[in-house]
Amino acid sequence: MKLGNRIKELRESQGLLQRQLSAQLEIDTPMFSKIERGERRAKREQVLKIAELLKADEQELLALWLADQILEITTDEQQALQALKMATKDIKNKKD
Amino acid sequence: MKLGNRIKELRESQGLLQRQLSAQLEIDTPMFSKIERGERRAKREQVLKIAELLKADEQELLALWLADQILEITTDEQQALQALKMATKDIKNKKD
DNA sequence: CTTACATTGGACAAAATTTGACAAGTCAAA
DNA sequence: TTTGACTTGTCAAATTTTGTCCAATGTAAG
Repeated sequence: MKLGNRIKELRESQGLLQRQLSAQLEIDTPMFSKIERGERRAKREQVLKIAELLKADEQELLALWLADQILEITTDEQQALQALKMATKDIKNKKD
Repeated sequence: MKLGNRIKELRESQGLLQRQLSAQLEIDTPMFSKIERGERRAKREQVLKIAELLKADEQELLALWLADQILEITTDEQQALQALKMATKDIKNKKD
């Protein structure tokens, strides 16, 4: 998962342990491990906290988090691309 | 909502009542009304059934359904566009 | 080896969200 | 003013998600 990978990257580059971050997030280490590997999805609130703890760009992490969610709900490739195209257009037009 | 609007359009063009479709879907009319207005989200299974009942293109409805979901999880415009771009790229590359 | 600690896996419970039913409401046509 | 289509709000059931716990695995040092 995109977000998990990025978190791990940031965490390791700063020599931090899962234990340390999970404590700050008030979840246990297995849970954090799962988030990092994309087995579980972080809550938005947790993404913000993680960005803070890792001194990372909040916007970047949130975007990765969203991308993961989008990829989660899509199964069929063509269909997904069509949906993404529509969604993109809609967001740009800011109207339904 | 994109899917709801399309459903309503198709339903009305065929002179069908919510009552008739909801019966086939085994939900009550209020529920169907909510789906049509986007107040509630249809299940994938229901989308397929609706496509069948309305003789509509299954792929089209599923794509609209996905687009709605994507729009649901996005709040910030810029962030969303970035996420959509990443997701699109990923799907095209078929890899994480 | 064996100890110590970081990480992962799996089963289960708690919490949160979603789905639906029901009762009551609006609205329009007859 | 009754009837039928649709909508609104509230509540409970069902499903999903989030988290904990315990056990397993991995890894590096002594």
